[in-house]
Amino acid sequence: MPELPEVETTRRGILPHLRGELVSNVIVRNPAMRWPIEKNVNRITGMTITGVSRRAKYLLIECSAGTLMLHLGMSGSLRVCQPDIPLKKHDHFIMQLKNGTELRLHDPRRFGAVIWHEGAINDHSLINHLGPEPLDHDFHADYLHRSCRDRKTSIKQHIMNGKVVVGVGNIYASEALFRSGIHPKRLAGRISKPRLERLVDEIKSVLDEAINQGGTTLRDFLNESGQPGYFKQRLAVYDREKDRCISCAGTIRRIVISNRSTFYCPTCQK
DNA sequence: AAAACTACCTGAGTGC
DNA sequence: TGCACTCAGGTAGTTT
Repeated sequence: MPELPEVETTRRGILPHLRGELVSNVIVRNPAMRWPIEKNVNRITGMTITGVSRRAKYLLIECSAGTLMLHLGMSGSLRVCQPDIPLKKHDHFIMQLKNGTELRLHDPRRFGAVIWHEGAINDHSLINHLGPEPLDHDFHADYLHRSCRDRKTSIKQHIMNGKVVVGVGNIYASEALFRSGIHPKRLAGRISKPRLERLVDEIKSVLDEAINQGGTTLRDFLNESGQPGYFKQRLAVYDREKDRCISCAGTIRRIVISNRSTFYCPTCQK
């Protein structure tokens, strides 16, 4: 479900509820996530949360002696609420705070993850191979151009590859390519530098705008208060097969690239 | 090394 | 109503 804007929206939403609070208990209702939730997540009990950060699509709940890493997978969402709100079927993990509120991880498909890590986060094997953050200064045209060199994969797969750049998922890959006028199947190694420059700019701006709109709710993404995001109204191509292109009034097409739906305008994107 | 493919899981929607 | 089938926002791990 969530790409970078949805994870960042969640981070900003939960941060004021968690920062400075003491963890009184954790409850694992169903440990069968992408990897089994280990018993060591209990170590956060009694600790004070110092911050909530994000690396790629991982949310990092930071304490002085370790970090609780959360991933929302395809269908995960977090909710901060009072304990008397009825639990949902797929509320698999709960972190209770001494102030009486609790954080609930809801994830029907269970592709998400809950991991306790002590030590530097960049040492973790799920983090240490990742490319730059798309909104950071080290993701720039020179870098993307170099990374594309001699690559025989499609540009869409390339920008969705976390070793190249993190956080660009299936929605925003299609959107950024539309904004850049680049056909999603074009080989990464066969795109001129000026066009990649444009692509870098459009990746940054589409993610930035989506964050400002609270993310995209297609089916079930909700923020920490249970509210949807509003970027869906601004999607130019994603999930708009057979609709009119907002730029040329042609017809949006759906194709499949490595088993993922891909939307583009055949007139505007070459 | 890079590219292609598999696997994990539930639920909503469609067509018969 | 029920069954069979497709599709969905991710990504580690395996195979080619």
